[in-house]
Order: sequence, then structure tokens, then C-alpha cells
Amino acid sequence: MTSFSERCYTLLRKVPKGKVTTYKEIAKALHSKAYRAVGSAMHKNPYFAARGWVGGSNLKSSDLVACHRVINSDGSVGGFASGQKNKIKMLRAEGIEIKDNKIDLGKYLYFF
DNA sequence: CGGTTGACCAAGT
DNA sequence: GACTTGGCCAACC
Repeated sequence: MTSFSERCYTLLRKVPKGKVTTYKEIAKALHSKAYRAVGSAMHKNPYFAARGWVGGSNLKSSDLVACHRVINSDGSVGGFASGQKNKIKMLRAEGIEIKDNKIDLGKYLYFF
């Protein structure tokens, strides 16, 4: 499994709790400009964290990808399969402050 | 192999 | 702030 999507997931697992990254940063880390493909990959990702997050976590966190830690390059939350609202909740639960759907990249952006 | 899609980006109106 | 445009790229049909 060395598809582009898989590489995104693997990279994303490196982002520690309490930090976030952007679609653009991921693409950059993969030496590509496929910001868009990254978003697509997250949308379809089979390791969808939220499923085991809110409803009694059936899966281990090590098997999941923290898709909610990926935001837009301008600091806005961006989209999320099960609702932006839910995404924000999860981020807040990790200690990340969000203001009007915006995150302070200077504080929370993770550098690969 | 061409065409469409999308959890994007940047610049413009 | 809300749109529109053009560009980007992988995945899917």
C-alpha cells in the first residue's frame, strides 16, 4: 500500500495530540502539490477516527488517523465527513482553541 | 484513456 | 464577508 492516500495517513499519524497540520503542509511534506488529493484521501479514509472517537472507541488509536487535526492553510477548520461541528469539538477536546472556526496556526501548527 | 469530482489554494471581484 | 476563476493533483468511472 504505497498509494498517495496511504502516505497521507502515515504522515498524519506523526502529528501529536494538541497540534494540527494543513492540507498544504501534508502535500509539501510529500513533495507534491496535491492539496486537493489530500482532502480527498481524508474524506475516503478507512481509518476514520471519528467513528471510534465519539461512539465508544472500538478501535485502537494507533490504528486510526487523526483526520480532525488537518485544517485549511488559512487556519479555518475546513470540512469534515461527519460535520465540521464535530471536528471542532474533537479539536477543543485536545486543548486546541478555536475562534470563529479559525485556529491559531502560530501556536498549534505541527512542523514535520 | 478522457472526463468528472473534491474535507484545497490563491487571487480577484 | 461572500462569491467566481483558474490552477493543482489523485482517485474513480
